[in-house]
Amino acid sequence: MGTIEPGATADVAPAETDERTRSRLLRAAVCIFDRKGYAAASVREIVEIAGVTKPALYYHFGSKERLLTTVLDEACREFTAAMERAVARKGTARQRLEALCEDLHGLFQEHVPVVRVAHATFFGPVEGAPPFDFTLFDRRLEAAVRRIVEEGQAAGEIATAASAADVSLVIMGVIGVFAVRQIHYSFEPIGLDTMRRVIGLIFDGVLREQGQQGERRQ
Amino acid sequence: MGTIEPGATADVAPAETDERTRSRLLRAAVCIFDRKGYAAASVREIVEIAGVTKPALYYHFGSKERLLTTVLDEACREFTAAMERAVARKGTARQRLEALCEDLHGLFQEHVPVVRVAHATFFGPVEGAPPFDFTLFDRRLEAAVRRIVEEGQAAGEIATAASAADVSLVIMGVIGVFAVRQIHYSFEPIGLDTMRRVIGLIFDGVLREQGQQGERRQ
DNA sequence: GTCTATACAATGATAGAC
DNA sequence: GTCTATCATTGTATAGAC
Repeated sequence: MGTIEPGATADVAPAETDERTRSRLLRAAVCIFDRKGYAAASVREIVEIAGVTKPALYYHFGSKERLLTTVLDEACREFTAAMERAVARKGTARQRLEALCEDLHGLFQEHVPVVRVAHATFFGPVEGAPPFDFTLFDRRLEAAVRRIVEEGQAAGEIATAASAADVSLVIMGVIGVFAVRQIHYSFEPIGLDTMRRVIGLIFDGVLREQGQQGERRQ
Repeated sequence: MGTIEPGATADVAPAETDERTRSRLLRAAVCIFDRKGYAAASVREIVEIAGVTKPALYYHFGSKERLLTTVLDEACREFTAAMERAVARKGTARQRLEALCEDLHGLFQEHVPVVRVAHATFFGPVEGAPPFDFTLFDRRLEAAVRRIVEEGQAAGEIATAASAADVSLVIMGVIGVFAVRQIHYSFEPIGLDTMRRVIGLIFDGVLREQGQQGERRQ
């Protein structure tokens, strides 16, 4: 405003506008990718929703592909962090698994559109969409589950007869079903109480031999 | 060839060519939809792979959308038929569920590209791709599983303490995990032996109270 | 950093001959 | 039923002013 020398304005405005533009673009991208899909989403519509212009998008992300990978990268980062917090918890294996499932449930609930875009990309075509290693997230989740199961076995809470890998597979399946029910339009989401009940169902079959459990017979 | 009257050739060739063209188009469509996705797939490439021309596609299917829905419809029909055969089987609930899972596993194995297209459509965007009721397949599968579970409960093979719906949810989860591992590039498919072991894992927690089972203690 | 204006390829679909 | 030729539209991405 009051600066005399042209070009020397060390204003904070540029950088501030920069971040606003960037985040506006990211939010708009998630919205359009979710509704139209990556391939059918046009940069025209994205910048329109974001309230910016095309060159702004290419300045910040370079391409439509990098716009998607940035969205997925940030989501993956956040989910991984939450997963690590969950696995660091104390308690019985059952309590920890329940907490992990509840955390994921809550996280998905907060970011339904992003999770939908992630699923669409995961199940989408190989060509056309940029490569993104989703198995990273999947492997991390399975590793977290398996670790809790193994520690539960070591603590004598879970039968060692069943391999931790098999148990983890069942848990992963339940998590998957609940996630799908949460994000897909055609289903009404399943409540947390049902989730806990189902986990209990699995556990009753994974517990150590009934005779050793003590509390069991009623 | 030797016909005198022009246009009066009641040859069988046209109809025969018709069906060949149609099925060639369907196979090419699955191939391209699988690799590029519905939105990014171009009718140009599809007809090129099929060895026909664009107007032939529009003559048989009317639009790109109907080409996809036809593919999915036929797949859904075949899968549903196999599901009904599986649920009609005799034996214990465990045997029937194992058989159902094995049948699905085999069916998916035979039609990996179609199953991938189905998943991509299911998890894909609402707009852009033609509407297709996949919950139909999902609901049928869940109904089949639940029915077997309920009959298992009635026969005294499965504990009535757990709701059939909850048990079905766990089975659906396992089926889902195995299906994903089968069709997705990033995973190596899980073998049938593992599948049986995992089902056994679930069952050991769903069986009636151990004391009543007789065979149980070793 | 953000704009206007534009380059240029590829798309789904059709008209009309045969 | 299947073809050749073509249309109008939309796509991503960029050059250059400010």
